[in-house]
Amino acid sequence: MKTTTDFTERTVEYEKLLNDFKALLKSTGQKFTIQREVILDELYNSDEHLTPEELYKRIQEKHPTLKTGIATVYRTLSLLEDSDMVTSLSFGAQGKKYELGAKEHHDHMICTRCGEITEFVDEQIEERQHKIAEELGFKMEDHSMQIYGICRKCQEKEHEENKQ
Amino acid sequence: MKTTTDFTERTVEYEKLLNDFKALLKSTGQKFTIQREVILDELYNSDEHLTPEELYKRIQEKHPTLKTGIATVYRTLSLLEDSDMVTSLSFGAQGKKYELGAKEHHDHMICTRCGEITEFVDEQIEERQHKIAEELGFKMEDHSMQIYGICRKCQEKEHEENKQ
DNA sequence: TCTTTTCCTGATAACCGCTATCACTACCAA
DNA sequence: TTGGTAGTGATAGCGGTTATCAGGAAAAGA
Repeated sequence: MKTTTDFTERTVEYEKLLNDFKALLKSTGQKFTIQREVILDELYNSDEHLTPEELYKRIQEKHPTLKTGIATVYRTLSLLEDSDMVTSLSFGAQGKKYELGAKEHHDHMICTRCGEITEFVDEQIEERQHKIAEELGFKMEDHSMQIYGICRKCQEKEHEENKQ
Repeated sequence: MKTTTDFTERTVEYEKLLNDFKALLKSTGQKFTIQREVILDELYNSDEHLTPEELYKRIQEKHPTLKTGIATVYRTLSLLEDSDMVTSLSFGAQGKKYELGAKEHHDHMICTRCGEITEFVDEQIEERQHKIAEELGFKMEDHSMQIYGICRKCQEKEHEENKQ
């Protein structure tokens, strides 16, 4: 039985991404399936950072006939992460959040009040990291940097509450 | 019944730490217990980054009469972390590692092969982080940075294996 | 000191994010 | 079309962590 599902409008960027994914799968003898496409599609159309659970629920809502399992979501996320198509942010025992990593590398600024995540890149820091790794005799593979603080909105809210 | 346990030699630094802990507990109406002291003591005398499980086992060995429970270890670590006396490093689904945070702030370089953790501080990066937070309108509270790579030892080992 | 109150403890069940397993199914090359 | 391979959903299991609760220990009060 062929299952049909609706996908969001295709951009050139997305087509490229999809082709990369197909090429990756082919090169390792893996198969391109509807489930994998749906997961990539949903990641592409989400600006936020998603937990596997959130991603799973969205897919269930959008493509109810597909009955995609949570295991497949995890499997596909691992697959995509291994090939650097998505990146993850770790939140300790509270699990991970994923985002499409085809875009430019960046670090994260996380609001400790509302959880909002803002992305940024800083060339100076990137450079220093490479130098530090070299100095310590490491062959650098990756890095992750998070700055925690209170975002402007939450600062204002707090200020407001203190007045009362 | 009074339980007595051996503690390692007390340094002035440790006495200060202990007093801080006692003061913290008192200020919030919490109690100073032998278990809490043992946990702080063990953290102080461990150079490595410990998982709650490792910490638990060490305490069991050193103070077998106390029969400290794993739950108490977790509770005390959370308590200490909330008051910034220890800091944790997150390893995704593999849990967290803790270290006494009374010492100078630093970041971590982690070997993806053997798990070895090297600490470092870089003033340039510290400065940039503050500037970035400011630019994005955040009131910075904390940050965490990890560089991942292969340590010298593992690079050599890998090189060795490739020869054969 | 003894009493009372409050908080802490150990044991363990429950929880939660994630992974392994397995019978069944879809893909794809021949 | 068919045979082989890889992928799938359901779900059990796993490991780290947290909640629960009855009993016990610290601090405060008398």
